[in-house]
Amino acid sequence: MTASMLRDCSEAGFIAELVGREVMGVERLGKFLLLPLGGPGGWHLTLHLGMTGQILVTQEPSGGTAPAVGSGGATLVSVDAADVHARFVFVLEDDDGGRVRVVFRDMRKFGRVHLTAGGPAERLGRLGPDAWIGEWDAHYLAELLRRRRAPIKAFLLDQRHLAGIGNIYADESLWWAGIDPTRPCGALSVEEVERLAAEIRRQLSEGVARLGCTLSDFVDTEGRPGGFQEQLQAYGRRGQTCSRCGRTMTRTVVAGRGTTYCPGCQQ
DNA sequence: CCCAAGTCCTGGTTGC
DNA sequence: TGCAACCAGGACTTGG
Repeated sequence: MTASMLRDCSEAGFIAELVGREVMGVERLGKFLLLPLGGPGGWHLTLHLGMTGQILVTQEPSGGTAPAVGSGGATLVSVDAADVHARFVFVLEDDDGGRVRVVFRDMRKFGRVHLTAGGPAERLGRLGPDAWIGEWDAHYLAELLRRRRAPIKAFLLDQRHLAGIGNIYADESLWWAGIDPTRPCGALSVEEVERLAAEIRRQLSEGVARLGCTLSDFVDTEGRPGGFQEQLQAYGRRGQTCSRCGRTMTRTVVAGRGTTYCPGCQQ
Protein backbone atom coordinates (compact mmCIF):
# COMPACT_ATOMS: atom_id res chain seq x y z
CA MET A 1 0.00 0.00 0.00
CA THR A 2 1.60 3.20 -1.13
CA ALA A 3 0.32 6.72 -1.14
CA SER A 4 0.46 6.84 -4.91
CA MET A 5 -2.25 4.23 -5.10
CA LEU A 6 -4.70 6.48 -3.34
CA ARG A 7 -6.91 8.28 -5.77
CA ASP A 8 -8.89 11.34 -5.04
CA CYS A 9 -12.33 11.42 -6.60
CA SER A 10 -11.26 14.37 -8.74
CA GLU A 11 -8.52 12.38 -10.49
CA ALA A 12 -8.98 11.12 -14.02
CA GLY A 13 -9.91 7.48 -14.18
CA PHE A 14 -11.60 7.43 -10.81
CA ILE A 15 -15.03 6.66 -12.16
CA ALA A 16 -13.73 4.14 -14.70
CA GLU A 17 -12.02 2.20 -11.92
CA LEU A 18 -15.16 2.18 -9.86
CA VAL A 19 -17.86 1.24 -12.33
CA GLY A 20 -18.65 -2.45 -12.46
CA ARG A 21 -17.19 -3.30 -9.07
CA GLU A 22 -19.30 -4.98 -6.46
CA VAL A 23 -19.72 -3.31 -3.07
CA MET A 24 -18.95 -6.10 -0.60
CA GLY A 25 -20.03 -4.34 2.56
CA VAL A 26 -20.05 -1.14 4.57
CA GLU A 27 -17.61 -0.65 7.44
CA ARG A 28 -16.77 2.31 9.64
CA LEU A 29 -13.79 3.47 11.63
CA GLY A 30 -14.18 6.71 13.47
CA LYS A 31 -15.62 9.22 11.01
CA PHE A 32 -14.59 7.25 7.93
CA LEU A 33 -16.89 5.01 5.94
CA LEU A 34 -15.15 2.13 4.26
CA LEU A 35 -16.57 0.14 1.36
CA PRO A 36 -14.58 -2.93 0.37
CA LEU A 37 -15.03 -3.61 -3.34
CA GLY A 38 -15.11 -6.91 -5.16
CA GLY A 39 -12.64 -8.12 -7.72
CA PRO A 40 -8.88 -8.55 -7.43
CA GLY A 41 -6.58 -5.98 -5.88
CA GLY A 42 -8.30 -5.26 -2.60
CA TRP A 43 -9.94 -2.05 -3.69
CA HIS A 44 -11.66 0.16 -1.14
CA LEU A 45 -13.85 3.19 -1.49
CA THR A 46 -13.44 5.55 1.45
CA LEU A 47 -15.86 8.34 2.33
CA HIS A 48 -15.67 11.11 4.88
CA LEU A 49 -18.50 13.58 5.37
CA GLY A 50 -16.36 16.45 6.59
CA MET A 51 -18.53 18.99 8.37
CA THR A 52 -21.54 19.33 6.11
CA GLY A 53 -21.53 16.13 4.10
CA GLN A 54 -24.63 14.04 3.57
CA ILE A 55 -25.24 10.62 2.10
CA LEU A 56 -28.76 10.14 0.81
CA VAL A 57 -30.00 6.74 -0.28
CA THR A 58 -33.10 6.36 -2.40
CA GLN A 59 -34.68 3.45 -4.22
CA GLU A 60 -34.93 3.98 -7.94
CA PRO A 61 -38.31 3.24 -9.48
CA SER A 62 -38.30 -0.39 -10.52
CA GLY A 63 -39.21 -1.59 -13.98
CA GLY A 64 -36.03 -1.95 -15.92
CA THR A 65 -33.46 0.54 -17.04
CA ALA A 66 -34.16 4.18 -17.67
CA PRO A 67 -34.79 5.11 -21.27
CA ALA A 68 -31.71 6.37 -23.01
CA VAL A 69 -31.66 10.01 -23.94
CA GLY A 70 -32.41 10.50 -27.60
CA SER A 71 -33.86 7.04 -28.03
CA GLY A 72 -37.18 8.48 -29.02
CA GLY A 73 -40.24 8.59 -26.81
CA ALA A 74 -38.17 9.05 -23.64
CA THR A 75 -39.78 11.04 -20.87
CA LEU A 76 -37.86 13.52 -18.77
CA VAL A 77 -38.21 12.29 -15.20
CA SER A 78 -35.95 14.61 -13.24
CA VAL A 79 -33.12 17.07 -13.59
CA ASP A 80 -30.33 16.64 -11.05
CA ALA A 81 -28.43 19.80 -11.88
CA ALA A 82 -30.68 21.59 -9.42
CA ASP A 83 -28.75 19.89 -6.61
CA VAL A 84 -25.65 22.06 -6.79
CA HIS A 85 -24.15 20.43 -3.71
CA ALA A 86 -24.16 16.89 -5.06
CA ARG A 87 -20.58 15.74 -5.53
CA PHE A 88 -21.36 12.18 -6.57
CA VAL A 89 -24.33 10.08 -7.50
CA PHE A 90 -23.55 6.39 -7.17
CA VAL A 91 -26.09 4.08 -8.75
CA LEU A 92 -26.02 0.50 -7.49
CA GLU A 93 -27.83 -2.42 -8.99
CA ASP A 94 -28.58 -5.74 -7.31
CA ASP A 95 -28.97 -9.14 -8.93
CA ASP A 96 -32.65 -8.57 -9.58
CA GLY A 97 -32.03 -5.33 -11.41
CA GLY A 98 -33.29 -3.17 -8.55
CA ARG A 99 -31.48 0.13 -8.35
CA VAL A 100 -30.42 2.31 -5.47
CA ARG A 101 -29.14 5.86 -5.76
CA VAL A 102 -26.53 6.96 -3.26
CA VAL A 103 -26.03 10.72 -3.42
CA PHE A 104 -23.00 12.27 -1.75
CA ARG A 105 -23.74 15.94 -1.03
CA ASP A 106 -21.31 18.33 0.56
CA MET A 107 -22.01 22.03 0.81
CA ARG A 108 -18.63 23.04 2.22
CA LYS A 109 -16.52 20.61 0.25
CA PHE A 110 -14.63 19.36 3.28
CA GLY A 111 -15.84 15.84 2.60
CA ARG A 112 -13.61 13.33 0.86
CA VAL A 113 -14.07 10.37 -1.44
CA HIS A 114 -11.06 8.19 -2.10
CA LEU A 115 -10.41 4.98 -3.96
CA THR A 116 -7.47 2.84 -2.93
CA ALA A 117 -5.96 -0.40 -4.11
CA GLY A 118 -4.35 -2.96 -1.85
CA GLY A 119 -6.50 -2.24 1.17
CA PRO A 120 -7.95 0.69 3.04
CA ALA A 121 -6.43 4.13 2.65
CA GLU A 122 -3.15 4.56 4.45
CA ARG A 123 -4.37 7.19 6.82
CA LEU A 124 -6.96 4.86 8.26
CA GLY A 125 -4.00 2.97 9.68
CA ARG A 126 -3.02 6.04 11.62
CA LEU A 127 -6.34 6.25 13.39
CA GLY A 128 -6.71 5.18 16.98
CA PRO A 129 -9.32 2.67 18.07
CA ASP A 130 -12.92 3.59 17.40
CA ALA A 131 -14.01 5.84 20.25
CA TRP A 132 -17.52 4.40 20.38
CA ILE A 133 -17.15 0.64 20.01
CA GLY A 134 -13.40 0.09 19.68
CA GLU A 135 -11.23 -1.85 22.06
CA TRP A 136 -9.76 0.67 24.47
CA ASP A 137 -10.24 1.55 28.12
CA ALA A 138 -9.28 4.11 30.75
CA HIS A 139 -5.83 2.54 31.07
CA TYR A 140 -5.21 3.10 27.38
CA LEU A 141 -6.20 6.74 27.79
CA ALA A 142 -4.19 7.25 30.95
CA GLU A 143 -1.05 5.91 29.32
CA LEU A 144 -1.38 8.29 26.37
CA LEU A 145 -2.25 11.27 28.56
CA ARG A 146 0.73 10.91 30.84
CA ARG A 147 3.31 13.65 30.31
CA ARG A 148 1.43 15.38 27.54
CA ARG A 149 1.05 19.10 28.03
CA ALA A 150 -1.56 19.78 25.37
CA PRO A 151 -5.07 20.63 26.56
CA ILE A 152 -7.23 17.55 27.06
CA LYS A 153 -9.68 18.72 24.43
CA ALA A 154 -6.96 18.92 21.78
CA PHE A 155 -6.10 15.33 22.62
CA LEU A 156 -9.70 14.20 22.22
CA LEU A 157 -9.95 15.80 18.78
CA ASP A 158 -6.79 14.06 17.57
CA GLN A 159 -8.05 11.04 15.64
CA ARG A 160 -4.75 9.22 16.11
CA HIS A 161 -5.58 8.62 19.75
CA LEU A 162 -9.28 7.81 19.51
CA ALA A 163 -11.15 7.88 16.22
CA GLY A 164 -14.58 9.42 16.01
CA ILE A 165 -14.70 12.26 18.54
CA GLY A 166 -15.56 15.63 16.99
CA ASN A 167 -16.03 19.07 18.47
CA ILE A 168 -19.54 18.42 19.77
CA TYR A 169 -18.80 15.13 21.51
CA ALA A 170 -15.53 16.46 22.92
CA ASP A 171 -17.33 19.37 24.61
CA GLU A 172 -20.17 17.16 25.81
CA SER A 173 -17.92 14.42 27.19
CA LEU A 174 -15.81 16.96 29.07
CA TRP A 175 -18.89 18.65 30.52
CA TRP A 176 -20.33 15.38 31.78
CA ALA A 177 -16.97 14.34 33.19
CA GLY A 178 -16.63 17.73 34.90
CA ILE A 179 -13.25 18.47 33.34
CA ASP A 180 -12.00 21.85 32.10
CA PRO A 181 -11.18 21.46 28.37
CA THR A 182 -7.99 23.52 28.75
CA ARG A 183 -6.45 21.29 31.43
CA PRO A 184 -3.13 19.73 30.40
CA CYS A 185 -3.55 16.02 29.62
CA GLY A 186 -0.96 14.96 32.15
CA ALA A 187 -2.72 16.82 34.96
CA LEU A 188 -5.80 14.60 34.95
CA SER A 189 -6.23 12.28 37.91
CA VAL A 190 -6.96 8.58 37.54
CA GLU A 191 -10.56 9.20 38.57
CA GLU A 192 -10.96 11.95 35.99
CA VAL A 193 -9.58 9.77 33.22
CA GLU A 194 -12.01 7.03 34.19
CA ARG A 195 -14.93 9.45 34.19
CA LEU A 196 -13.87 10.84 30.84
CA ALA A 197 -13.49 7.39 29.26
CA ALA A 198 -16.98 6.45 30.43
CA GLU A 199 -18.50 9.70 29.18
CA ILE A 200 -16.92 9.41 25.74
CA ARG A 201 -18.61 6.06 25.24
CA ARG A 202 -21.85 7.27 26.76
CA GLN A 203 -22.12 10.47 24.75
CA LEU A 204 -21.33 8.74 21.47
CA SER A 205 -23.87 6.02 22.27
CA GLU A 206 -26.43 8.68 23.06
CA GLY A 207 -25.66 10.53 19.84
CA VAL A 208 -26.10 7.37 17.80
CA ALA A 209 -29.29 6.51 19.64
CA ARG A 210 -30.65 9.94 18.79
CA LEU A 211 -29.61 9.46 15.15
CA GLY A 212 -26.98 12.20 15.22
CA CYS A 213 -26.75 15.90 15.92
CA THR A 214 -28.43 18.24 13.47
CA LEU A 215 -27.22 21.82 13.94
CA SER A 216 -28.10 22.81 10.40
CA ASP A 217 -27.21 20.24 7.77
CA PHE A 218 -26.82 16.74 9.12
CA VAL A 219 -29.36 14.15 8.00
CA ASP A 220 -29.34 10.38 7.84
CA THR A 221 -29.44 8.39 4.62
CA GLU A 222 -33.19 8.92 4.39
CA GLY A 223 -32.94 12.66 4.86
CA ARG A 224 -34.13 12.75 8.47
CA PRO A 225 -32.47 15.05 11.03
CA GLY A 226 -31.06 13.70 14.27
CA GLY A 227 -32.16 14.69 17.76
CA PHE A 228 -28.98 14.84 19.82
CA GLN A 229 -28.84 18.62 19.51
CA GLU A 230 -31.85 18.81 21.84
CA GLN A 231 -29.87 17.47 24.76
CA LEU A 232 -26.60 19.35 24.40
CA GLN A 233 -25.28 20.54 27.75
CA ALA A 234 -22.12 22.36 26.65
CA TYR A 235 -21.68 22.68 22.89
CA GLY A 236 -23.13 25.94 21.58
CA ARG A 237 -24.45 27.02 25.00
CA ARG A 238 -22.16 30.02 25.50
CA GLY A 239 -23.83 32.62 27.72
CA GLN A 240 -26.47 30.19 28.88
CA THR A 241 -26.86 28.75 32.35
CA CYS A 242 -25.09 25.53 33.28
CA SER A 243 -27.78 22.96 34.01
CA ARG A 244 -25.64 21.43 36.75
CA CYS A 245 -24.35 24.38 38.79
CA GLY A 246 -26.11 27.47 37.46
CA ARG A 247 -23.03 29.41 36.41
CA THR A 248 -22.81 31.04 33.00
CA MET A 249 -21.25 28.89 30.29
CA THR A 250 -18.17 30.45 28.73
CA ARG A 251 -16.44 30.09 25.38
CA THR A 252 -12.77 29.84 24.57
CA VAL A 253 -10.64 28.44 21.75
CA VAL A 254 -8.77 25.15 22.13
CA ALA A 255 -6.85 23.55 19.28
CA GLY A 256 -8.35 26.19 17.02
CA ARG A 257 -11.88 25.12 17.76
CA GLY A 258 -14.63 26.94 19.57
CA THR A 259 -14.99 25.40 23.01
CA THR A 260 -17.84 25.93 25.44
CA TYR A 261 -17.62 24.85 29.05
CA CYS A 262 -18.76 25.73 32.55
CA PRO A 263 -16.14 27.56 34.61
CA GLY A 264 -18.05 26.57 37.73
CA CYS A 265 -18.20 22.81 37.64
CA GLN A 266 -15.62 21.86 35.02
CA GLN A 267 -12.24 21.91 36.72
C1' DC B 1 -16.97 41.03 10.46
C1' DC B 2 -17.48 36.58 13.11
C1' DC B 3 -18.62 31.89 13.35
C1' DA B 4 -19.37 26.88 11.87
C1' DA B 5 -19.96 19.49 12.41
C1' DG B 6 -13.52 18.38 9.33
C1' DT B 7 -8.49 17.14 8.30
C1' DC B 8 -3.92 18.25 6.74
C1' DC B 9 0.41 20.75 6.52
C1' DT B 10 4.01 23.67 8.25
C1' DG B 11 7.20 25.44 11.26
C1' DG B 12 8.53 26.24 16.01
C1' DT B 13 9.21 24.16 20.69
C1' DT B 14 10.18 20.67 24.07
C1' DG B 15 12.54 17.05 26.15
C1' DC B 16 15.02 12.66 26.01
C1' DT C 1 23.69 19.09 20.22
C1' DG C 2 20.59 15.80 17.50
C1' DC C 3 16.41 14.13 16.67
C1' DA C 4 11.52 12.92 17.44
C1' DA C 5 7.62 13.84 19.25
C1' DC C 6 4.68 17.29 20.22
C1' DC C 7 1.82 21.33 19.53
C1' DA C 8 -0.24 25.89 17.70
C1' DG C 9 -1.94 28.05 13.87
C1' DG C 10 -3.29 28.52 9.23
C1' DA C 11 -5.41 26.75 4.82
C1' DC C 12 -9.21 24.99 2.62
C1' DT C 13 -14.78 26.17 1.63
C1' DT C 14 -19.55 28.07 1.62
C1' DG C 15 -23.14 29.97 4.05
C1' DG C 16 -25.75 32.12 8.03
